[in-house]
Amino acid sequence: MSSAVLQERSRPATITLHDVASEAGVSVATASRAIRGDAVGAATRARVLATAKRLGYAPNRLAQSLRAQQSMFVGVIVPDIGHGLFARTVAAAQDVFDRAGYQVLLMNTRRSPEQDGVALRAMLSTNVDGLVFASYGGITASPPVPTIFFDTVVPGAGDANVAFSNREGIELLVGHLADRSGAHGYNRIAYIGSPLPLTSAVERIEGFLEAMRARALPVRDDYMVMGDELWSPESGTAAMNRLLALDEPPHAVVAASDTFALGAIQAIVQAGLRVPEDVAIVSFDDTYFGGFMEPQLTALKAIHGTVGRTIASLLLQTFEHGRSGESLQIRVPAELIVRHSCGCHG
Amino acid sequence: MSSAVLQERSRPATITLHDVASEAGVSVATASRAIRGDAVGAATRARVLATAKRLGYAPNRLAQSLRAQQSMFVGVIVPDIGHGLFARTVAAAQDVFDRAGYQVLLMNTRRSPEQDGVALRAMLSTNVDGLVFASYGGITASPPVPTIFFDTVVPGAGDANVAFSNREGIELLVGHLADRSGAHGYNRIAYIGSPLPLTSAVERIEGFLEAMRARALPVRDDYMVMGDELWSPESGTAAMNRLLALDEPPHAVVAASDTFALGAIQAIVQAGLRVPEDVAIVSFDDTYFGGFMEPQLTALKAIHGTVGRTIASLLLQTFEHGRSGESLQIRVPAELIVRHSCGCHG
DNA sequence: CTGAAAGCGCTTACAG
DNA sequence: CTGAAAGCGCTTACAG
Repeated sequence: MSSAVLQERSRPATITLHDVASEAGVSVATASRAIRGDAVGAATRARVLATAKRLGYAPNRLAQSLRAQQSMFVGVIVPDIGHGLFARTVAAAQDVFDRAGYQVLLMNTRRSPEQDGVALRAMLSTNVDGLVFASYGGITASPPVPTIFFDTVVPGAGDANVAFSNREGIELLVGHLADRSGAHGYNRIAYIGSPLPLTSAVERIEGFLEAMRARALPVRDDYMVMGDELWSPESGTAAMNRLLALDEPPHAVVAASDTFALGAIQAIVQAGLRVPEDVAIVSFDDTYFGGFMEPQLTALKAIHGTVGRTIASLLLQTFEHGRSGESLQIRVPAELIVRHSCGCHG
Repeated sequence: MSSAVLQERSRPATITLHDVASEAGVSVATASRAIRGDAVGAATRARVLATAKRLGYAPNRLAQSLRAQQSMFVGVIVPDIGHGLFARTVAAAQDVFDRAGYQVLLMNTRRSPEQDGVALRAMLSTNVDGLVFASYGGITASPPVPTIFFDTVVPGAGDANVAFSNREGIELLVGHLADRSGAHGYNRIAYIGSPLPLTSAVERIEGFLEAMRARALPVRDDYMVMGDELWSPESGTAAMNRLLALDEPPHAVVAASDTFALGAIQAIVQAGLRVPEDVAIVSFDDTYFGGFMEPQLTALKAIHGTVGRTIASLLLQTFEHGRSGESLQIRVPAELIVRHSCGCHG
């Protein structure tokens, strides 16, 4: 089988506007107008549309983009699309973009700040109309196209920054654990956090410190332990083990993520202790199986769908109204889901 | 502030090849050759490259695509990018495509067979060079561009079909539970499966039936229960409750997914019974927290990364060698991870 | 080695 | 209402 034959088979001749125009006996200009719904004679329109349908014509979006100087592409850049948090956010955003006629270009930075810039340049080369960007710390300036940053805040940059209410969320968690007016009244509370220099990590640590100080609760250095940069469950286990080895282990732990919580619970169980009887656990992130764990996890409500829809809508709005030159700061409010790992419901 | 000003701000003038050519005092043809590394005088090349760098020139990929009749776009179509299984597969595939210079276009079919066709047409309109496609049942014929189907097999279609070894995987699970030569020797084994008419659901059911028959174990109708089409944990709980309500409840359960397993375990615990002492559970899918559950989950090894890399590599290979006209059938082998939910390690 | 020209597939003023 | 022409930003035969 010759290479030419293979070639032919692999790329069947594509129907172009020129094809339908000549078949319908009109100019390409008229064919274009008929198909796009511009002013054209009723009979002509019908004929063109019928021909287009018969030939199976589909406009070449690349040519349209080049000509219209509007690509209808939107770039999505995330540190790791394999991570549930980003996967669910992107799914929701993709949905909104899809319905608005935008195609989503996806790039993964593999948790590398350097890749932030590489991905950005690639997206600009593809003439994306805008970006939705979860930076991993490699971006400080505003990109030349409309951009909504999320997850990690890039202060003053982009057209909007959308992030969780990290401080408020931690305050809710600490409040539930510590306040006597509430359910529990723990005072030996530890924190398992992430050492990353990103908003989501830093603000949660600060939030914990503030929440403890506001209640005049002691913040012991050895009660502040860190997992690894991947937020891995294994590192959560290690962190909890350090806590359990203390002379005075904590009675309650705030985990900065579901993965840390999972790891911490394992450490407690393996030490022959029980959650929440011996150590209570609450988590910043909830998971789809939070209600299926033993014990069920007390955590903040998962709102990745909301975040995804919000960032997509904000970008579309920017397209519509133009860039204001200012960077909107948006925080998605936190909400506590009380289940059992905190000690509630016995 | 006038709209013209906004316009200007939102779209800074882009540097084109024409700009660098005139700045460097050469024709666009020469500038193009210099930048692409085609034959060009050494001095000229240096000058063009320097100018391009100084001006911050980046080629317009859309124009390149249109001219070269090769888009360097690859389409990824999945039922739900928000689902961990697809998220991790796509992450690995994206990685391979990225390194090969391809941009990934992502579409979600939201678990709708109709959307399979819609997504396919959108991808073709964007002139993707090829596709990696987890159909939801809406595709039966080969698309006109190189395509690797995965997860759900589309018999005879595309250039390759990559799927889990569903039957073999279930055989491993049933074998571990049933064989006396192995650890356990259960004979009252039930199955919680998915009612979907897709490969992953159907083949697992068939595999279970075969594995049971091969051991001359009884397959009772009331031991075959189905969760919902979303593979939700809740439906796993409901299915397990039906099993527990039987006169003779099973001693072991094979769950077709991690989510069903999770739901089933919850049902057992809420009934005041224990896993694995009263009912053993094994799962087809493992999860990232399988080793962090109580009890730890016995399941098949998660190999989404392998699948993702495989499908991406196969597509790149098809690009290189042309389409053969045949559809390669590939099954990714299953491997059992023995933990505690089956009754092992006490 | 280099330039002028054609063309990828469209859209959109500009005429008529 | 319709057509001829220009042009989006490139690449690549075709000449010289």
